[in-house]
Amino acid sequence: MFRGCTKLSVDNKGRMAVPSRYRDRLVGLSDGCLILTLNPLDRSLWLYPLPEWEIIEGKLAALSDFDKQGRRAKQMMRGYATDCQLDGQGRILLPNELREYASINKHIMLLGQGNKFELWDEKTWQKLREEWLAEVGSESTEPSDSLKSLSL
Amino acid sequence: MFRGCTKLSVDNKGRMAVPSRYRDRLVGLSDGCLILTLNPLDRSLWLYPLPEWEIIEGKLAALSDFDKQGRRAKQMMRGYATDCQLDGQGRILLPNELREYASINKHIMLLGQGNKFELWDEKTWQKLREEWLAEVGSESTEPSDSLKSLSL
DNA sequence: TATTTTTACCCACAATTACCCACAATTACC
DNA sequence: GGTAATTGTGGGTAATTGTGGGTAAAAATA
Repeated sequence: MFRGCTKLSVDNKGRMAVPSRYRDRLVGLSDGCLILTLNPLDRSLWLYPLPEWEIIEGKLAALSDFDKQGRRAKQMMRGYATDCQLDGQGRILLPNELREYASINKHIMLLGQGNKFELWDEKTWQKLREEWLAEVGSESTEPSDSLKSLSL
Repeated sequence: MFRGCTKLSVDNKGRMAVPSRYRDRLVGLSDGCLILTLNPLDRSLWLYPLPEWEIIEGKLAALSDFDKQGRRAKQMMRGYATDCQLDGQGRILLPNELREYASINKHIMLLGQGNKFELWDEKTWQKLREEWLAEVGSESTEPSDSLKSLSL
């Protein structure tokens, strides 16, 4: 399971270094072969090791084409899924299309999210974080049911 | 179960010594592997022994991605969860990101909190404590229902 | 096929991190 | 209360890691 956050930068060739603490695991899992696609729920990107992506692909294939939301999710996630290979320095090349979607230009926040990583434009992420913290802190906002019963 | 509070300092490399009375237990539990993450409810940090964190991770994984609050909680807590390894002197390195979140610079208050520790900037903690004491002391503030029935 | 653009591989630098040793303050023990 | 062990703090050094860029191969375009 992946966790932890790292500030990273994208060089002017569009490459991003994968933090070294994850590299061995990624090479072990799939010889450094990764799948990058868009996150349909937020303006960010998802980065899967190949075997994990194949599980997701299976789930997507099972969605009915007659459910509009399912069809769209399928189209987006599969459509934008790009193969990325770790290079000799442990970097991957981020395709233009995807960088634009997440408005990533130079500074990235990479978040471990269980079976995958989430890639955010740093500014966008900071803003999101502050918004969320304000919301959690305010007494006026009711936590959702699933959160109410959560003990950490 | 962890309890008790300790004043500690962070050196200029960002390291914090874990009090020696906890070390044996932490090494026994998880070979000194700890997870540090943000406390989304206060501006402080949580430090879990790995096995305890894995329980939390399970609870988080169960939250739906389609509930926005659940998704955010997941992103924040997992995203900021950082692996920390006790070094030869029994210290851990506190990542910049997290120190900033809790506005920790030099003096820390470490509180045992059952399954985890809570790390506060000392000044912030002092202030909070005084505020809370004042609030509880004042007759005007109603205790919440769960507190009303509490005998200590 | 020729030209331009994109991608992969290599090397180099600077910043960060891990490991080691040392000191001073605190605590435990006799 | 004095002495010895433990513990928290500081810092030097070497290795690792993230970043940048030059150059050659590959792909795309004309």
